[in-house]
Amino acid sequence: MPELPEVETIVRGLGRRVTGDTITSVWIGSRKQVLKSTAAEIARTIEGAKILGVHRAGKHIVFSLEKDLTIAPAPHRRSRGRPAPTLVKRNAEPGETESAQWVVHLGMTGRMVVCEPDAEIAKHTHLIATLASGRELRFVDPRMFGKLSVYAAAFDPGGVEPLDVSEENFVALFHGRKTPIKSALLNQKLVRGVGNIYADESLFRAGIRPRRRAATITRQQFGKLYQSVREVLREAIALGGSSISDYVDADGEEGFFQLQHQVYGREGEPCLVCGTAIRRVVLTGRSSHYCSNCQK
DNA sequence: ATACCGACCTGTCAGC
DNA sequence: TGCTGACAGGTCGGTA
Repeated sequence: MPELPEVETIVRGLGRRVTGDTITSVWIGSRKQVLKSTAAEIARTIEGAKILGVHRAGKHIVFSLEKDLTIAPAPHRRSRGRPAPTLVKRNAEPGETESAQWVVHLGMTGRMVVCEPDAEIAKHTHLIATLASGRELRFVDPRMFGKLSVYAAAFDPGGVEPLDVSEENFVALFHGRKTPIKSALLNQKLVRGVGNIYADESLFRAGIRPRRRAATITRQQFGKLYQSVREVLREAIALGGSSISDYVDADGEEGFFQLQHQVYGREGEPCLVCGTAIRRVVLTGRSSHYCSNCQK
């Protein structure tokens, strides 16, 4: 469900709450669909690790971890059924540390929740990390399209950050591509973080139809698209993202950008600029919304 | 390369 | 009340 602005909002909330805290133990559920690394790898990596910070890479949440190898990990909590994987014993020099990254992708319906340990465990909870502060960090995902993974080296999902990339580099990504521009915008290996809502909204602002082939778009229009994507994402971040159905950030707050949607979810309603009924077409299996008058 | 499709999952809502 | 189908913010893999 979450795209760049929602993940950014969640990451900021998580950063405020868990930076500097330490994961003392972890429980991982049995649903393997949500695990990209094995449960043992995840447990081994994050148990006993201090959270140095939380950042976003595209739609991924990245926890930067550091483990002091000279401190023995806390005893595992075994009350939730699954025995914690055993940690590898190793001899470490005093003060020796190991850094790692814990990466969470929320898929369509994933949530990261920081709560008290006595808070009710939501259905579809797949991971519970107990923190030294006494709170818990939980991953909940009904549809299980989300993914949990750990990396020893810096995590890089590929693609460029739309809010960091220069206009020239942005435009160059699409050069000569015959694919519909919306498909290209959704391709995370090109631009990372743009999803269905913000692709539609950006294309509306840029006056470009979703099916338009990238190779037929002029340099000037690409300049407009570059600006539009960045404006839309920045405005959405400022409003805490878009809340549709059940999205909430790490503090349980809803975003408000959905009130600014010009085309997404507005099939049949009048275009806010010209009054033409907004159309919905299916492109690569995704609903695409546009104004046939404002977008060419 | 690209484009289209189904698959992966559960939940919700509209319509009958 | 309950069934059915469509649809949902994402991504991957197969096939032409």
